[in-house]
Amino acid sequence: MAYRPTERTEARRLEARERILSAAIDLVAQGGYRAASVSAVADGAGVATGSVYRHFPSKAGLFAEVFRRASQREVNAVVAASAGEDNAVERLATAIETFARRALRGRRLAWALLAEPVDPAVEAQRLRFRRAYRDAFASLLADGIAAGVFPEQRVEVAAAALVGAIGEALVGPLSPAGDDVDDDGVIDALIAFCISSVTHEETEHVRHRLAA
Amino acid sequence: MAYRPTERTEARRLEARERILSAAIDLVAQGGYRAASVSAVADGAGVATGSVYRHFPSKAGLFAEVFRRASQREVNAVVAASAGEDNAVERLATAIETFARRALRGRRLAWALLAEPVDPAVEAQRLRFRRAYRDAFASLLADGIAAGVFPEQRVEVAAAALVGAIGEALVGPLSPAGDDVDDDGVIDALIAFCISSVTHEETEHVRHRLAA
DNA sequence: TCAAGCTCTGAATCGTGATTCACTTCTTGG
DNA sequence: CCAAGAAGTGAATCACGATTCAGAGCTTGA
Repeated sequence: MAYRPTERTEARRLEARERILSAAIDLVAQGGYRAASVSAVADGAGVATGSVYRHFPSKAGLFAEVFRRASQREVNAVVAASAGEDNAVERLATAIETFARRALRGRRLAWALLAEPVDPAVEAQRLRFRRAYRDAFASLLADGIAAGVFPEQRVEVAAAALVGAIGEALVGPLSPAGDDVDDDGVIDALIAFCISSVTHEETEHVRHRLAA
Repeated sequence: MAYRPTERTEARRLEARERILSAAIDLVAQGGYRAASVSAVADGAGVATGSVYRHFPSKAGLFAEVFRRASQREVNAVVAASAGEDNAVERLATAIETFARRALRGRRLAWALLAEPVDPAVEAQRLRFRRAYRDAFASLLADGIAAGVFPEQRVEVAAAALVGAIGEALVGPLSPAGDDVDDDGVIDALIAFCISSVTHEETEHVRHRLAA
């Protein structure tokens, strides 16, 4: 035997892998998932089409990783921003604002992560993304309830609803070319909406309705 | 010349068209968009594959119509249910409940309408669907604000957020095989969440935040 | 430097499902 | 009943992009 993989070749391998991932993210951020064909990714990374398959088992596998990373980054940013010592309302507001501001910068990427049609395998990754957000919000809510700032409620449902509310409110301004929408105004309204949704004590009407 | 289309043949044409649409809806309601290939639709309608193209310009054209109809039906049901003379809160609650109950029956169809990956041309139809819901909610909110039941707020944003909140809260229980989730409980929590979100006056925290 | 064995290449292949079209079957007015 | 056309058929074609693979080019330890 004569050839044996070594540290240097391994480093080169990883570097190529990173270049491929990076090219894929760029393409998604720029033109969405549809624009990111395997050969376009290969071109962007400066490798041959076939080489992509030396690093990833399939296109779906590649983009699952792409989505995993991009999602992780988003969720981490939100969690980090809202981790301060402030009270629960403030933390929730910060989480929403961070979510929304990051999405409105990088709209195309946000749209890909939140709503663009993708392969089932990649879709699975998206569900994990939404779940990660849901868990983050659920945790904030639970803290707030424990602290007596929020009333008792179905934390799982409320968290899911928050994710949906934020996502949908953003995808509107997100999918068209953004017209000249007032980003700050949308964000403020969204924060007000979300804080209210989890803050309010039962009203007469709701109580009546739930009893029925 | 000898042959000339007549009333009878026209009727037959329309009937075939309806059978194709109906088969397509059934397939979507049963297995989602992915299960609805053109030949499966043709089989279901009892015609040849090629005949589908005698009635629709393309698969996308067919399914745009399918989605248009299905969406229309859903939105109509919600609008009709919430059209009563009750006050705005009750009307909103009814709208949400109708939306949710119909989605939870026919989960597969609801998922297709709300979230399943589809052709861009069909996706456009979906956006119209969401917009129709948004408009319906926006109208309810505007009425409520005029009546002094809801505080002033950005109706467009709130309406979008409501649609997103409901959709996301449902797609959770919707996409897995529904386990043994407590539908009524989810619906109640959802109603409470939504009513609160649009009912609440600005809190100290929100006011402070918006001023900043 | 060399043989062994790895990696890279990108054109050819493959799979999938929409779409077409030459042909058959039906309808109609005369 | 007939010829002119229209509608219906479904096997063949096409489009498209993911995936493969035979050969070229590198790396390595001896």
